Amino acid sequence: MPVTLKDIAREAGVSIATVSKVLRDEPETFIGARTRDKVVTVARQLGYRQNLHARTLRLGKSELIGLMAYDVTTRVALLRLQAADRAIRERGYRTAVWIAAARQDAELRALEECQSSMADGLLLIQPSAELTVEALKPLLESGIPVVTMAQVPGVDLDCVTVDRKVGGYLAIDHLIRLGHRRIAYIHGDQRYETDRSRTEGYVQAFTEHGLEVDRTLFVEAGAGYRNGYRAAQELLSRGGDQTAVFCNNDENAIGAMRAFREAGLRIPEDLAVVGFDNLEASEFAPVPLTTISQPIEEQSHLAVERLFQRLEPGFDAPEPHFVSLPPQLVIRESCGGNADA
Amino acid sequence: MPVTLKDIAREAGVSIATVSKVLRDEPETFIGARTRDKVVTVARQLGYRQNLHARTLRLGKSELIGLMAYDVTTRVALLRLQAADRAIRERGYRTAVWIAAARQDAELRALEECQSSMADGLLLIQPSAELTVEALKPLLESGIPVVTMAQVPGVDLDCVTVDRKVGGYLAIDHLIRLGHRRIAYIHGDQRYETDRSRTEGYVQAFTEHGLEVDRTLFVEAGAGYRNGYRAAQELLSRGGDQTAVFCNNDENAIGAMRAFREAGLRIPEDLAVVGFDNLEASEFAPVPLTTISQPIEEQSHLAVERLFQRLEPGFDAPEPHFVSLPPQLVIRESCGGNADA
DNA sequence: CCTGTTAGGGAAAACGTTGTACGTTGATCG
DNA sequence: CGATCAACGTACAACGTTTTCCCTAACAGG
Repeated sequence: MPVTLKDIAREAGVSIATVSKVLRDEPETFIGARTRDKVVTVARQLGYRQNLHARTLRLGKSELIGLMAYDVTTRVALLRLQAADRAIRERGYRTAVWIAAARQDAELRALEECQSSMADGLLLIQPSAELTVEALKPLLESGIPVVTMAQVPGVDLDCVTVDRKVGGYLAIDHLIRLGHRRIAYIHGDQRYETDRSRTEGYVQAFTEHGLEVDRTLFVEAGAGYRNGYRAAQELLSRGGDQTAVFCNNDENAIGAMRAFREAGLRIPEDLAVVGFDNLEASEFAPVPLTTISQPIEEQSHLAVERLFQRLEPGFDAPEPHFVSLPPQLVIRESCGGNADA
Repeated sequence: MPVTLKDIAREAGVSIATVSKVLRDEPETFIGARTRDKVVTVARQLGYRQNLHARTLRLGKSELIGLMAYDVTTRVALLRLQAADRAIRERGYRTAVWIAAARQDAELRALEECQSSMADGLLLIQPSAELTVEALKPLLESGIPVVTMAQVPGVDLDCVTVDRKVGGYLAIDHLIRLGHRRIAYIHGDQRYETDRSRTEGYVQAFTEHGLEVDRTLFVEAGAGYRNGYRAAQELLSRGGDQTAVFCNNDENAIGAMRAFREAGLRIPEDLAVVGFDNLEASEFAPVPLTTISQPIEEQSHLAVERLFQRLEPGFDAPEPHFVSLPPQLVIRESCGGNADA
């Protein structure tokens, strides 16, 4: 049903080879202006569209980059995905997006599909905790370049990430300087390096200030507003004496804010709150949120850049490289006055 | 480099055809248990992955559904995308996602790629205003089924949408019953049917109540919090006497809230606010937002279902069908007491 | 007139699958 | 003992490209 080179060739009275050459305008090949025109017009007339499968099969490369994210309802994951997608398309490649959250085994399936579709490279936007060495092994052995935006335990990949430890440190240091000593912490799934790092930053800040960490002020929360809300409720029910809360991300923080305010606490007077990510939403939170800003665009760009370096024919760097970008503290109103004031 | 049927055949000492048959376990074919085992083990050993391009080329169908959205930073678009992706994968098909926002001409490119990659169907999650008849023509002529989740002007497609007119009506009717007469309106780009419908609902409610619409209370805003904020500022600077605002979506509403509160207005005492979409964020807004809830899951499911009906070999329904799902009013706190109280 | 060159174009072989149309065996049966 | 028939495999032709290698004019130089 679809129009092929053969159809054009027949209609234009030339060979398939000629059509192919014209349509790709193959360099160093001489095709008469008359035939060239003829072919082009016929192709347009018939509504020809190149068949990518045939092309890929013949060429042995797809000019396709796989993009995988575990949960795109997490806003930062989506923003990274979008930035990466754009950067890749700007380089003339296409993208294949896998949203793993769709099903449990979706991530493994995605890896298989990645190979099956002959993707030239893979960008792990946000690997899940289930993504292990064994799962990645076949892919890596097949020699396709993989760059990740969050470390995968036990696998030594090219990695362009954000230094969440610094992020956690900045947040807690800010709170301590403001005089807080009892700082609750709504943290994420500690199986993830990205979540553990924040915790490390928390601890480091306390240690540096000669303070002791009290883990009874720690609560775990899943993604999203509601989970932050629940975690805050849990914190309240424990009756802890926290004067501040550091949240794993802005959505958690905004959710938590509601719980605290429902309990009659004023922010920042009775309780200081710090988020993480600097989403647009954080600026429009009930109380504008002091938070940690991640360089999402830069991270995505660097990751894509690295991937394309690996794609370069001559490129040969056996040892994966590791980049960790620094986040920044963004001060708004949820912690009260400026620390240095 | 990748492992092919040929490699397995050589290693297992059988023909390519046999390998293919075993691996697909082709029905009505007798292959000895011994050879079968041999083939399977060798395939596993070598880490064979089916080449989808070769398969698609041979079969003439890709078992791939295209998913296109103009701007996935709009949360509802993302949620639809995700729901559709899941539904499609549950049916054993794969998806190809195009995030058009990446570039200006991205949507047209996506349509071309859709044909080039032999997608068996296309789901327009959120077509942009630039998507015209001419752009869609080649695709439609090629005979691939297209289902849209928002009407495309001038094109008669299968469409599963949400009745935003009813949504707008519900919102405004609610406000009028609460006694509001001067209702400002932060609306979206009226080139879109989805945005115009809300306006129609607004007008209908006013008309039914025998009231007159004052369009000086209308302001346009783009997507996101910040644009809502700006629109509200504009409204304030006009010095209008509105006692309520209906917003095109929840993000706009939350952004607007901030502007109003900064201006010293209390919500809902001085100003009632209604949003649209019922995002998780709306529940955690500075003042929990009264809003219109869209049946996103249901819509996505129905759209996918329709698409697969079209894919059915025997199916023949020349006239596209049109489904419009009703949204619902969700009452929270941003408008004060219950209307019927 | 012969030779060499060059522009213009074509034939055909891959790429990795799938499916049809054929072989080959043995064993069974009339 | 020849025919029949499962049971088990194989050969080969597609699918739509790209690309290498070749052919044919035409024409210039000698």
